[in-house]
Amino acid sequence: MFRGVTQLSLDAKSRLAIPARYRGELMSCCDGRLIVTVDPSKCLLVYPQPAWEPIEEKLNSLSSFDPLTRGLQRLLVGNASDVEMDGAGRILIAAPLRKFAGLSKEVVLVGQGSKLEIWNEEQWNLQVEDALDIKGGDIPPELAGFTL
Amino acid sequence: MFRGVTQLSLDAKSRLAIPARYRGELMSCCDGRLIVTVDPSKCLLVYPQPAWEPIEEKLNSLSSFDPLTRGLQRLLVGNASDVEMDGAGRILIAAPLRKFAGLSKEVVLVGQGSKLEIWNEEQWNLQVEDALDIKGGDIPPELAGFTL
DNA sequence: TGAAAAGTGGTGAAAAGTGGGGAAAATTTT
DNA sequence: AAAATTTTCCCCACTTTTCACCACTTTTCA
Repeated sequence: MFRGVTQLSLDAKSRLAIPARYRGELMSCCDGRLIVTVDPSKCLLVYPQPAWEPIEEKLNSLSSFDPLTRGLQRLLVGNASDVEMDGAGRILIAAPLRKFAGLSKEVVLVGQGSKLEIWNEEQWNLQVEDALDIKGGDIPPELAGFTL
Repeated sequence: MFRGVTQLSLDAKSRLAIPARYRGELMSCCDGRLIVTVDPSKCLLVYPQPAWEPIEEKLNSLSSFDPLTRGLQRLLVGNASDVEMDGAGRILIAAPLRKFAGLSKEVVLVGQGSKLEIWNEEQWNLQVEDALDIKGGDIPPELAGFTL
């Protein structure tokens, strides 16, 4: 399970060094083969390949006639890119993905359980601020009895 | 169960010495492995690892499409950091967490049952004042029949 | 008052981050 | 079609940071 934020930088060749604490798990679960795709929140998602497959299958099994669903299929499957870690534990971020998430040099890598997220630094800070802004009336039912 | 307020200080390397009275329990329940994450109230939460796991699982099982839920997942899981007590019973507070909670040298550690909270000293004092400021109309139904 | 435990700070080795160079492949031009 | 130029990608080496361990000071309790 991946957790925690890491501040890192894309180098001149658009390579991203995966933090060392994740490498062992990524090598053992899928030999360093990852899928990078986009998220509607304008960040990138990084899945170990085995974790991605069922998601893609699920997406493809949904109705092609609902516009929202169709949009999601195009967004997620359409932008998915296969990458592999190099000897130094880095992955290459393709230009279209970099552009989509507005990534410049400084980026933030966020562990989210079975996947990782890559954020433009300012976007991530905004995201955190928004999450802190919880108003009483907005709490969804599934969170009602939730205790930290 | 953790109780009580302790005033302590982060050293130059951002290490926090866990009070000796908690160490025994922390070593026996999880061999000193803890999870530190953020709380929406701008303090940090410290869980023994076994106590954290079900919370993370619950969070990850919720819908990825509700924005508030997604924000909480990102906030809590995204900021969670695995730490281990060193030989002297200290844990390292990662820079992003320190920044989030506005921790400088002097901090307050608060026992809260199964978890601990780490506060910036002034924030904690404000929190205490706020808690004293109870107005009759604000009492939620679940507290209605509550007796100290 | 002494001994033991807790608090505090420092140091060095190992690992992680970062950048560059060179070979192979692909593409384009003559 | 061949050759040359460009681009991609793999590997190596250097620099920086991290963290585990050690030592000293202070406090507490018998």
